[in-house]
Amino acid sequence: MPPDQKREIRHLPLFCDMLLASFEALMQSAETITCASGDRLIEQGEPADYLHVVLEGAIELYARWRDRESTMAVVGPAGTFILAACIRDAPYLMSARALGRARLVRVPASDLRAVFRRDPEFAVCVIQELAGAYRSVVRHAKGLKLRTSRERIASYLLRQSRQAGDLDTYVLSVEKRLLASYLGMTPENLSRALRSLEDHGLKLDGLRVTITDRTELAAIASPDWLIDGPDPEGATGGVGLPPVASTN
Amino acid sequence: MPPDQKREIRHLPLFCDMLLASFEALMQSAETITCASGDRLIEQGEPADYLHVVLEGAIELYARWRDRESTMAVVGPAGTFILAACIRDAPYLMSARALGRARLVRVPASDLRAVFRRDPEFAVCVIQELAGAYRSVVRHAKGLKLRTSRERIASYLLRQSRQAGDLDTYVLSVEKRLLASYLGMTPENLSRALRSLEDHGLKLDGLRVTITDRTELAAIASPDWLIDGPDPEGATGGVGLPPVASTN
DNA sequence: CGAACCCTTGACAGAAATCAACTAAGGTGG
DNA sequence: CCACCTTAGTTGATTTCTGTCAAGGGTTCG
Repeated sequence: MPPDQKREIRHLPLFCDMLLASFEALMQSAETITCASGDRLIEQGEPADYLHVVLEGAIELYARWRDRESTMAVVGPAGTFILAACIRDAPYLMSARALGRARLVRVPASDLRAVFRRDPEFAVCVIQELAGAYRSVVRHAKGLKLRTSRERIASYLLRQSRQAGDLDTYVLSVEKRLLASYLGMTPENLSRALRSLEDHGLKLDGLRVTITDRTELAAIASPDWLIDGPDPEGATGGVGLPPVASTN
Repeated sequence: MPPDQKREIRHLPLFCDMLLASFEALMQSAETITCASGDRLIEQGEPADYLHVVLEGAIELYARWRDRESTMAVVGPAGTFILAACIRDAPYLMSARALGRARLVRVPASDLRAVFRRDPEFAVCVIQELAGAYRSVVRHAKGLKLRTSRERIASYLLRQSRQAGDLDTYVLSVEKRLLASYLGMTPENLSRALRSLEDHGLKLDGLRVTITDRTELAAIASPDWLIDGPDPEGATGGVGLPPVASTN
């Protein structure tokens, strides 16, 4: 692996505190891969062979059952996925596919397990990462169980606005089809729900979102620290990727 | 703390591998508490002061938003809760209350954080616990997003049957009201859904469940390893407590 | 240029929440 | 021991919400 790439990985939160020797050991067997849009990286049910770390691009984590599919999260740069499966040496609970061109590192699960047993600093980083991921999913589950779909969308839009730096106008970072799946509804339903919000402080033009009345939207969404998150605690979080500010 | 109680705790999966010195340090400031049915132990939004470990009884973890409430999990003996919040030093995402008489240990979060930094064996146990808890919530979320409420109940009933040792007849370990909330529906809806399953391999008498046609029920539920779990990976799991076999 | 694919809209069917009433069981206090 | 109260559970009627099916417009990509 080229040294500049190693340096890039070394700076990620998961790897920056560990001993240099441990890091080198991990990188020994790690490999960088690039993939095109739609490429499947892992499939649910497979044994956990590799920990994946995203360097560039976005990866969708989704689950399937019978003939239904649902996206569980989108992981962006510096994010990791299926850490838990690797640690437990258990089958993946989710599948993963690239949403566009992406670049990532794969670290063999067995090495991972060996290293965090020997390097306490790394163990602490793993703990932090897992704790963050856990809280992310709990938040997601809370949103699903406590809010209606309209409330979920409204919250999502406000959350994205905040992540964009409290801008009133920004561009969604994912297609609506995926957003619908993430929020637990059909695309048709999302479409209608968005439309219904246009009388309540929202304006839409394709993927460009404009919040015209924050108060009214917030009245519907009731943004909540304990669901929407203060800030993404784990990089393996919601349908993230800081949204793009609208240049128009 | 009495020595026999310490021994009991020492045998729990989270604490059994750590150094004796670390264990003693933790127990130094730990306290055992007992509580009665309905007692609130923690409230969502509060700062994470203590890690809780259940010794006896059952604790309900639930979330609130606006005026709605939903059960997220039930933790039984040997289970822990809000580990992640303690580690992140972040506010609790869920509240907890006792479902009956319960006995548990509280370990100050600051001690916890200090100890797993010094004791690698303990760190590994924490990692295992967190990874299991993460996978539990992911399973829960998958069930919510991919299955209809009828399918969720059917799966739940089969799951409980398996946990009871593949018995055809057993008794639900929680009241239906709570079960409904856990499965993401109203009590009325649960009642109706259960009734509708009585034509499809199920017989009910109060809390006593009898599976009369496993095949037919399974056709509805499509039990799935990746949702229903091979076995409870973390004690902090679904609405657990191995169900009681029906003695009648 | 055509073939996918995303998004939207409408009409409909199905699922679930809500409102209300009623039963049954358990606990309390007289 | 019984009357009373509370609460879980059920059932019915109704409304609201959501998924499904189908069609059409727009865009991208080969």
